[in-house]
Amino acid sequence: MTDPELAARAPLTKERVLRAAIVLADEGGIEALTMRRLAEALGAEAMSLYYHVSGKDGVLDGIAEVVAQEISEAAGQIREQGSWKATARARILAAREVLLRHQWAPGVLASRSQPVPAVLGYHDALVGLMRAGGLSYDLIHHGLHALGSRAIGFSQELFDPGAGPVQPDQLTQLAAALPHLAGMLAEVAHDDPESTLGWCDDQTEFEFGLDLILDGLDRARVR
Amino acid sequence: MTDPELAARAPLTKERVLRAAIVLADEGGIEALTMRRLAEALGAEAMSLYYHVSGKDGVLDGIAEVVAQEISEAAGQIREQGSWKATARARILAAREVLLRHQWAPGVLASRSQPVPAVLGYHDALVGLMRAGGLSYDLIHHGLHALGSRAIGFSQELFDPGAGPVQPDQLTQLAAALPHLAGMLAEVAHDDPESTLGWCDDQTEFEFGLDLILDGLDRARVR
DNA sequence: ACCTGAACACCGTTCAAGT
DNA sequence: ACCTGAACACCGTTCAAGT
Repeated sequence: MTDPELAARAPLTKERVLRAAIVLADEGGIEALTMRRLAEALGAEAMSLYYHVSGKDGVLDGIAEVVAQEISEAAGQIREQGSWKATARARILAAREVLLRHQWAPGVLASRSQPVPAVLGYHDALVGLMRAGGLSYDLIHHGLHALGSRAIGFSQELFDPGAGPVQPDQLTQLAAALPHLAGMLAEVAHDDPESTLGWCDDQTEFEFGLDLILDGLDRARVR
Repeated sequence: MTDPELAARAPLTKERVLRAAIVLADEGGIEALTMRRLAEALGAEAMSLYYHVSGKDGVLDGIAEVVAQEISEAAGQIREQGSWKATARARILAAREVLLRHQWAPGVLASRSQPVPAVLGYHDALVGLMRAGGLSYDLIHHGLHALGSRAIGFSQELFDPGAGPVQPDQLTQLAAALPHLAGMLAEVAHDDPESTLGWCDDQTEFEFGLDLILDGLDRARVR
């Protein structure tokens, strides 16, 4: 108790372990999160973690739940808008802001063998919102699947064509093998030459896809 | 040459290595694909692989390209339908059939630091199809982002509410904490009590989401 | 040209032991 | 109750060596 060596480090708790794990994943991606590095970040040995969490899967379950709670809370701050669609849109964009700070989250959530409680809670609120907006349970069910991870603000891209601005000489090379893609790129890049993000703005594209789905669901609603 | 010991195993080639890697990933998931197990499946030592591929990332790049080619070829078999939308739909569903045999593919494709050539080729054809259908390059660009991994037949789900049929007693438990989800489940499960897949049919849900996006894009087209 | 063995720096985890 | 050291079965990879 009075020994400075023992008092030097706060005792481990499950909460401290999970918070440190999230910091590691945020900063170095999910592959930076190892039991050994996590322990080191906490000033402990790897084996000490096992007293507070049930192995690495326990850590992943835990951080999934913490982030899902954060998403739920952010969405909960959104007040009712003029329509179910506007409210759902605002809630999902609020969720996305959280997710942008935890980009590893969709993969971890999808990899859990048991449903993550706070994710269910988030979707429960979404179902309630859509039901109150006049959508049938059947349509809502299809809608949740159609949204998939987009419901929490994430859309999986297969390649990043906007890794950098397209150079004219790259375009001519591209045109031979991929004429349609090159044609599209040339025009889209020309329309927005100022874009510092390259020619794709993630946020704009996310909102476009989200609106496409929400609009489609609203149109399918029986009025 | 006449020594049976030496003749016992076909020499390694990049193609054989990649084919074996795909079999491993198909059968045991992407985490079953390790350099050591891959070598073992080929009757060689782990270090021998490095002569044919540039490490594990080279294997991942390689299998990503092979599967993307398979997807491209499957889509290429589809002949023109009555509209761009019908053709795109049929091509994407053909891609999905390939993907269902290689469920690890979306994750691997998304994890590549360089674009996978055959994925670009597949998207190039899709762009051409949409352009011929009267969509502007700008709309096509948004459309590709809106589709994301759905363009090759994959939709990321955050949880699998259809892991099994919902039991009545589970529903009452659920209803307390998640009233809206429970209400939806009760109705959807009731509507289709025969479903052996639980209450969610992946294929149906995939097609619903796909049509929502394709219909939305077609509607946004200037006619 | 093609393949390998030994070795290194990592993983997650078990188990017996410390305080 | 809480933490640790040694050890085990795995990883990917480098490097020098074999044929």
